[in-house]
Amino acid sequence: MARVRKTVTIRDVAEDAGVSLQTVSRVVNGGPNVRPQLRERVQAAIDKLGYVPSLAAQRMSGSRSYIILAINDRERTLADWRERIGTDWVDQMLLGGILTCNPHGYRMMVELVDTHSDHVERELGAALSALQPDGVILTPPHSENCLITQLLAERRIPFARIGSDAPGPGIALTMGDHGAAHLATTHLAQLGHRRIAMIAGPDQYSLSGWRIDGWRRALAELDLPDEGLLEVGDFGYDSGIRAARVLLDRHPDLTAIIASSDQMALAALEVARERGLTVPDDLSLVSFDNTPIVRFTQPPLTAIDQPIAATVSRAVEHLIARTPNGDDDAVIEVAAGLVERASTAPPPVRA
Amino acid sequence: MARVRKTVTIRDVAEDAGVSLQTVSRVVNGGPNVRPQLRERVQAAIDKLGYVPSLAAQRMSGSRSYIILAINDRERTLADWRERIGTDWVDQMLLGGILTCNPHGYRMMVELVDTHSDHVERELGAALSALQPDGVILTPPHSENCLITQLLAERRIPFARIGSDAPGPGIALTMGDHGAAHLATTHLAQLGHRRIAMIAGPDQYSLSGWRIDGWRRALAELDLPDEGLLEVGDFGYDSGIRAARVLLDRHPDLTAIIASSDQMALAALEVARERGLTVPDDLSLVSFDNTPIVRFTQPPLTAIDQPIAATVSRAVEHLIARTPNGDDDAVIEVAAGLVERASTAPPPVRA
DNA sequence: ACAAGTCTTGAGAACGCTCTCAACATACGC
DNA sequence: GCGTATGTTGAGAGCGTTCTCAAGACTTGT
Repeated sequence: MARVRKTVTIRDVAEDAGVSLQTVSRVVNGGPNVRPQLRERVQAAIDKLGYVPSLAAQRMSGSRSYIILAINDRERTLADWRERIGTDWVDQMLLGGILTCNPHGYRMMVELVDTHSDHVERELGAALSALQPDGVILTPPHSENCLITQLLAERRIPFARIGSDAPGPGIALTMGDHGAAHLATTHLAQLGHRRIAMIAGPDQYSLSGWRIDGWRRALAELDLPDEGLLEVGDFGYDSGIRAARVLLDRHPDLTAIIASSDQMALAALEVARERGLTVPDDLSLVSFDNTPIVRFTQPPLTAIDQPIAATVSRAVEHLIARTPNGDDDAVIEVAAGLVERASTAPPPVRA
Repeated sequence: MARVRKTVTIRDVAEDAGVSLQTVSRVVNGGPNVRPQLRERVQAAIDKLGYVPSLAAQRMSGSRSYIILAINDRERTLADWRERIGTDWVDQMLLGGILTCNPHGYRMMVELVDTHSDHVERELGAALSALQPDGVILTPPHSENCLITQLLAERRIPFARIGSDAPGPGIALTMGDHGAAHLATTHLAQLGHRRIAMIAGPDQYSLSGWRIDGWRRALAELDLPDEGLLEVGDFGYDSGIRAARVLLDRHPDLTAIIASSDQMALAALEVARERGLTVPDDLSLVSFDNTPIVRFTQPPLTAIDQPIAATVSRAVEHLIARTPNGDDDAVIEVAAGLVERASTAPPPVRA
């Protein structure tokens, strides 16, 4: 019969080391003003007994909760998940978050919240009350939802908005959408493409606009046309199919498409296939996101790598380091890179 | 200037409703023996003030922590994540878990733990002490790690082992690996295949053995040979390349391969390509896992769908419903299904 | 109508930790 | 050598909840 181990509390450590609770607490939290010799003795007791403070108790005593809460859009996440397309955002947030949180003794939790519901406040409020996180990370489209940012500001919970560049309350982090679109466009132009179309994301997302701007500016700099080369989708596969068809119908001389999401890029790939166009010989394709699925298509897609994990990591660092009242409304940009694969090549030579 | 909202505590509710804390607590937890009229009044106060109990405080007062902890293998998870292959296990666990936890007021947290390290106990012990979860879900290869199961048993924390059928302490849940392999083999045989090879997973995973058994039994039932048709990989891409090459070298008349992971199946697909074999015309392919990446390959792969989310969901249900001392060492099987896509077809007609 | 039960409510302790504040020890300046 | 700053330690309250237990209100059976 296995011995039942009782939970080790700070009291046990204090007794073992022959000091007060307070001293142990100071050692655990790296507090100042403890004689090295004593600190050592207490540390030895901690190690010996395998003491780890209870998060709940720490939270209770008015200090931090050591929890960072990441908010994702429930609707989109569940849709992607049910269709088994992969929930890359959640993935990247969770892992990027965990890897940055854990070394600091923090934990990352994921919460799915409906954006469009009229009871966002209640839903999020309940999570905040229950968990009392030390920081919250918002992802699009929540990042620019005033109801949410106000709620967080009211409750004085530090938060980070990913995919927003508004200097409002909370830290803003963008993933260099403008530069990324510019980069993708330039990459295609350097290969020799003249007609470079874009399938953009929906208006509600600020980053959709930034990407359009980047694409348009790159074209302007190169004296290339953009007329009729823009179609708007909703990031989903079906919208990509429609957009790609419209673009190819309208511009038979089109040789390159930038899609604002992997799913829309896969759709464009499918449209190319149905029209007998070979990628990349007849049509070059660049996608945004670089989720796992674009590595294994035929051909593998050149993609803008959305540095979600790195961005979340930065966000976590800021939230953890944040002083209680330091309303540092920073705007941080994490640059996205281009991963070249086999879907981009020089355009075909016209007869 | 936004009004700063103070946290609403059970005391505020009690005051507002003109009752004691205890009564509010009873209402919140659906306790018995509260006059309907009073219950209603308290509930009204709760709704009015938007009261939600603090998880930390609930935990402190000796009751549940409302946290379910899911343990994943750090090494494998991070490898898949860094290579951007996708961390499907984590994904599925998290979402399957969240969807089942949240309606019950529970939260799901993910912890990455190194299996091979000799300080598993310390690492996991720290997480358990800090979080004090009400239940733990173990995934392979942790599910059969005695150090871990013992630690959990000692601490009297209910846990579920996914991918283990040992009746030991804790609930065991399998995903019908035997039946799934049998199903895949039968599917191929029905298409007309006679030489059906298998690329298995490593020995350390029980499920590798179960899959081999299922495959072998199906072959035996159909009077088909299995000799020299088994190769062992480590679930990774490279091992799949090697195994597929060996199999095709050894058996030029091979027409079908079952791979014990999506990555190994993708590798087999690549080997087929490098040898000029068309899938599925020359070679049929069935993979295990059905992660997002096999939906978008050329051709999309027929796959055994690992019902990870459903299994985690079952596990969570059991852990939540579990009576404090009810050592129900159940063994539950969640069946896997076959998703037919374009990588399986009748074998080529031999000249 | 009375004893014995059941239902309903509340008071107070307890959970494990950190906070504030006070006490004592040591160092420093003149 | 004395007063004052600074360093070091501990005592006690408090965080928000649920637990145990007791008290009062209401049934029920005889």
